[in-house]
Amino acid sequence: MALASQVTPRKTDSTPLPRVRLELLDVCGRLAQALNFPRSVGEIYGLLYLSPNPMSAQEIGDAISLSKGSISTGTRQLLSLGCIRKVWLQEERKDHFVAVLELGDLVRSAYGSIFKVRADNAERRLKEMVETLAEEKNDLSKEDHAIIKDRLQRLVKLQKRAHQFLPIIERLIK
Amino acid sequence: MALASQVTPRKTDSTPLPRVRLELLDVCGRLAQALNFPRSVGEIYGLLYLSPNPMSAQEIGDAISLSKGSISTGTRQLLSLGCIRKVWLQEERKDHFVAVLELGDLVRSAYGSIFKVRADNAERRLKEMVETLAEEKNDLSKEDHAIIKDRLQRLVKLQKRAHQFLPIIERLIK
DNA sequence: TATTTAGTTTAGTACTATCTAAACTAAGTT
DNA sequence: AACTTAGTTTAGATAGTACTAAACTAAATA
Repeated sequence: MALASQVTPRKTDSTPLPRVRLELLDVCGRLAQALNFPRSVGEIYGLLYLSPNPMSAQEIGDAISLSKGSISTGTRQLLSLGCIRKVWLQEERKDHFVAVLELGDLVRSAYGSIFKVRADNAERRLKEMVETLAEEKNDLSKEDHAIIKDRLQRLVKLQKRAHQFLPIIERLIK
Repeated sequence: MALASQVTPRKTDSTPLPRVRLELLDVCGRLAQALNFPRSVGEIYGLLYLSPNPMSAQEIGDAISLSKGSISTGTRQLLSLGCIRKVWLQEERKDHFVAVLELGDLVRSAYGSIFKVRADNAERRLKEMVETLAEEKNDLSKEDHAIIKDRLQRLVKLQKRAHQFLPIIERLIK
């Protein structure tokens, strides 16, 4: 074992977290749940976001009592989402993690990769339905056909409306 | 049993659903899941949305093979959300349901009751964190305090930014 | 080369959510 | 009053998710 690590006795940092950090951790945990992510993933991010120093998996586990395995998968998810980064510390073997602070960027990319995809998908499926209805015209009574057509038309209108938002939203978040 | 119901032999309507309807049903099911509702709730709505006639629980169950119980709870949820309405048909004992077609209204009320509440909540919690940090100032090293303060400040900025959206969004969806 | 350490993957557990079936309630019919 | 029917509520089955512990892989140190 290197002497240095004894001289600067590696902060195991068993000092409990300050309350501010616990609060953010909690908020992020809840947010994650609302977005259908594991709560623990949000907690890791919240922990890192207010951490003055990069944290190792070990330290994360100590702070929010999570198993090695969960931290491994949780950090992987956050990395792939671009929410955290790995940093290599001088003379350290362990990976260390820091939060990406530019949340605006994250929101932007989330918009592009999630929201927009959803919107496009919905549009495509609605188009398909209109086509399907046309194909099935003969199988339906005239009245039923008219009713269904009318209701699909309502959806198309709604869709168009929503579509007008997109550029506005895009401009707002840029 | 009333003669009338034999003369107009109550369409048990075991005719399978047209494909358009199956497609919408599927889309709504997925949408529901994305919004953290049971898939079946979305399906019921999707079924009713393209139904030419009000449907009884029985008919709903036949169409998407769901138990009485699930239909009972599912319709209750949809009613409380304002997504469907009950209609009483002439000389019928059973409840019948129709979809509320004005989805715009639904979006609007969802905005008010969910989105806005969330935003307000987030704002409150962030304020609390800022206060907590102030209280804990002495427990933290000068550097750590500065770092945390800075990062909370970033969140406050982001929040302010988001806050500017609200009135714009409100205007858009009205 | 043997040992320690960091991190990943897997197997299994615990918990939660949604569904069904059946018991129950209430109201209308005979 | 007894029976049927519609709908609600409950108890239990099932499936999916998120976690832990432990087996495993790979790399650094002795």
